[in-house]
Amino acid sequence: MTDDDTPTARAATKPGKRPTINDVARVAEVSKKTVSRVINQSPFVREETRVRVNAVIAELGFVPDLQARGLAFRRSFLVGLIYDNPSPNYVVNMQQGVLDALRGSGLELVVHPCLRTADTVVADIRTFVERQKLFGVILPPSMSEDERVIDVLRDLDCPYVRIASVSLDGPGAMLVTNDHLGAAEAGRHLADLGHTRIGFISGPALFRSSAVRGGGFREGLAERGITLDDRYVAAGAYTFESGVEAAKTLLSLDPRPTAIFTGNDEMALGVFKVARDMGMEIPRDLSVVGYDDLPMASRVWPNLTSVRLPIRDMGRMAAEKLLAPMRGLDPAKLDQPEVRPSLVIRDSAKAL
Amino acid sequence: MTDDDTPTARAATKPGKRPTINDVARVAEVSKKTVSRVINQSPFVREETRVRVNAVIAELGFVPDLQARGLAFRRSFLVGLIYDNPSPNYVVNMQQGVLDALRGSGLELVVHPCLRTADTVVADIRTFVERQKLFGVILPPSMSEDERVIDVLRDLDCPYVRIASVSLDGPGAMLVTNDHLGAAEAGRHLADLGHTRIGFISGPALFRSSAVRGGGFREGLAERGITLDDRYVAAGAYTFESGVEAAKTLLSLDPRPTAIFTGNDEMALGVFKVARDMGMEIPRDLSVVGYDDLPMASRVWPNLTSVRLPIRDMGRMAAEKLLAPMRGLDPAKLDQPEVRPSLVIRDSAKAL
DNA sequence: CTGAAAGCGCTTACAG
DNA sequence: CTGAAAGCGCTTACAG
Repeated sequence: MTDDDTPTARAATKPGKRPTINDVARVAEVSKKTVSRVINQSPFVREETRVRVNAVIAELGFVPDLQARGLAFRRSFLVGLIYDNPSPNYVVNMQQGVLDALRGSGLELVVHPCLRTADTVVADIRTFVERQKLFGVILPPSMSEDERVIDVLRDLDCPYVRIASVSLDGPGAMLVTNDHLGAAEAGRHLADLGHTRIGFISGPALFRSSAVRGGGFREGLAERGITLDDRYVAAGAYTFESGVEAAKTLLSLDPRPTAIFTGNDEMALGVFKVARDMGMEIPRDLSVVGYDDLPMASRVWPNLTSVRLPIRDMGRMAAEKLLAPMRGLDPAKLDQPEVRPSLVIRDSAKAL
Repeated sequence: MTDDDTPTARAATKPGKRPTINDVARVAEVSKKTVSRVINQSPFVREETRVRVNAVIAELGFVPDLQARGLAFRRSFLVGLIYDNPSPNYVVNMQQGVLDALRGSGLELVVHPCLRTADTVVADIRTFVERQKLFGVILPPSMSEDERVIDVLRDLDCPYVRIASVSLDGPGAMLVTNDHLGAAEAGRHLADLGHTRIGFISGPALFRSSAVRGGGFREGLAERGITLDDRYVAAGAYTFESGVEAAKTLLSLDPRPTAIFTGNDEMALGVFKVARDMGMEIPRDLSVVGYDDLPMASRVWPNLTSVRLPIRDMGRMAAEKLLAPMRGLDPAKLDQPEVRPSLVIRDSAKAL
C-alpha cells in the first residue's frame, strides 16, 4: 500500500512493467482500438475522447511498443542509409542531416555502408532491407546510381530517395544536386582569373558525378570562350594517391597548365603535394580548385578554393521526402528538391 | 496449376507472402516450437530433426521475422552507438569497426549522435534506448564518461560497453585505450630529439582524454629528466580555432618553446597556421606532434607526426564484447580488452 | 465516432 | 527430445 493508491494509479499497471495500450484503455475507459486511433492520429475520434486518452497516456507515461506496432504494421520504424561513399566527412554530414529530419518522428537511422564492387552487394542489401522491413531507404551517390539496387527496393516495395548529381528517377524519389553548376562556376572562376591552359583531373567512371562535374567544368570554360584540351585531362579516382599520379602527368606536360580543377578535394591535395615536390608554389605558379569543401580545405596552406555542396541539408531534404507520406503528402506529387553547389573562394587560385 | 505443384511446394506457402515459422513447421512436419528451437540453436533438438528443419528453412527461404521475435523476446536486434565526438573520421571508423563485428550476427547498427552539453541529453537517451529496446549500446568518449547516462542504461537493464582512455567500469563493460601511453611516447620522442623547452596544448576539461594525454606526456618527459613547465601549457578545446589561440599564446612566450605537443591533430593544424603566420617554418623553427593521426596528418605539409589509436579495431572489439552473451560467454568474466596507441613519426618534429 | 474479435509471427512456461 | 496453449502489444477488418 503506497500513498499512490488512488483508484486511478491502482488500476494503472503492475509495478515494474511498462504500461501497455490495455492499461491506457482501462484507465481511460475506452477500448484499446480507440487508444490505437489516438496514437495513430486518426481523425475519427471525438475531441473529448482524444483529450482524455492523451491525458491518461501522459499520466501513465505510456510509450507504444515499436516491435508490436511493427509486427502489426508489417514494417519497422527504421530508415536505412545505404552508401559506398568513403569520405568520412560526407558520411557524417549526411547522417546528421537525415537525423535532423527524423528527430521527433519516432524513426531511427540504421547505417549500412557497403562496397559497390563486391559481388554480394545486391544480395546483401536485399537481405538487409527485407529482414529489417525498413520504413525507407536513402541512397547517396554512388549507391544511388546502381539500378540493380533500385530493382531490389522496388521488388521489396521499400520506399527510397536517391541523391545524385542528375535526375535518375521520379520526383518523389529524387534529390538532385546539380554538380554541373558548381563545376561550371569553377570553370568561369579560373577563366576570369586569366587562365587559358587549364588542366582537369576527373573522378572514377563508376561515379556519375565524375562525368557531370567534368561536363559542367567544360561548360563553364566554354562560356568564357575556352575549350578544355583533352591532353590536359587526366583520370583520377577521387583518392589522394590518384590525385598525385594525375598531377604528375599534368605537371610534366610542356607547356604545363597554369591551373588545375580537380573532381574533389582529396585529389586537389594530391596536386598540392606534387607541386611542392616539383618546387612550385601555389597559387603563384599554379592555381588549384577542388570540389567538396572538406574541413581540410580551410586547414591546409594555402587554403583551398573549392565547390561546396550542402551535404547536411541534402540529408535532411532526402529524409523529409521519405517522411512525406507519414504527413499525408503524396511523394509523387511533391516537387523534386534541388540543391545548388557554390564556389568558396580562398587562396589557392589567383590571377595569372 | 504450375510445374511446381509438388506436395511439398504446394503445402509450402501462399504466393507473394514470405514464409513463416508455421509454413516451415507444416512442411517439416514438426511443431513450430521445434522450428523455433532450431532457429535459436537450442541443443534440445535431435540431430536428424535439426537437419530436416534446416533443409526446409533453406528450401522455403524462410527468414524469421525480427519484429515478431523482438516482441516475444521483449527486445530488439539493434545495437546503438551513442556519441558526442565531433570528428567525422573518428565516428566513421568507429561505425565501421562496430559493423565489422556485427556482420553475420543479424544485428544492425543504429547511430545516435548527441550533444552532451544539452540539458535534454539524458532524457533523450533514455527515450531512445527504452523505445528501441536496444540489444546493447556502445559508448565512445566522451559519452562513455557520463555517469548519468550509465545510470539510465543500468536502470533500463541495457547492456553497454564503454570506450575510454582509462578504466571506468567492470571488465565486462570496458574497453581501455591507454591514451597515456601514446602521449608518453610523444614526450620521449620530443625529448630524444633534444627538445627541452616544450609546450603542451590540452583538450577540454569535459574530455577525460585531455587529462590522461597531458599526464602521459608529462610522464614521458619525466622519464627523460624533463619537467613540463606550467607556463608552457595552454588550454585548448580539441578544435582548430582553439589550437590557433593556444598557439598564439605559447609562441609569443619569451623564450618560446622549440616544440609543441597538442592533445589532438585539429589543434596541431592550428599551430601550423600560427607558425606560418609568424614566419616560422616547421620543423626547422618548431617541432609539432599531434594526437589521433587523422587522414589530414598525412596530407598537410609537412606531414604531421602524430599518435594513432586503432579506432576501427576499437569499435570491433567493443561490439564483440556486446555479442559475447549471444555466444554463450559471460561478459563479466571476459578479460578487459586494451588497446595501445602508437606514435607515427613523420616530418613535423625534428632534432634541434 | 466506437468496439469485440481475430491476427501479425514469434517465444515462454508448462507438460509429457 | 517434442508439442499444445497462452501470450508478447499492437493493428486490421468488420460491425454497429
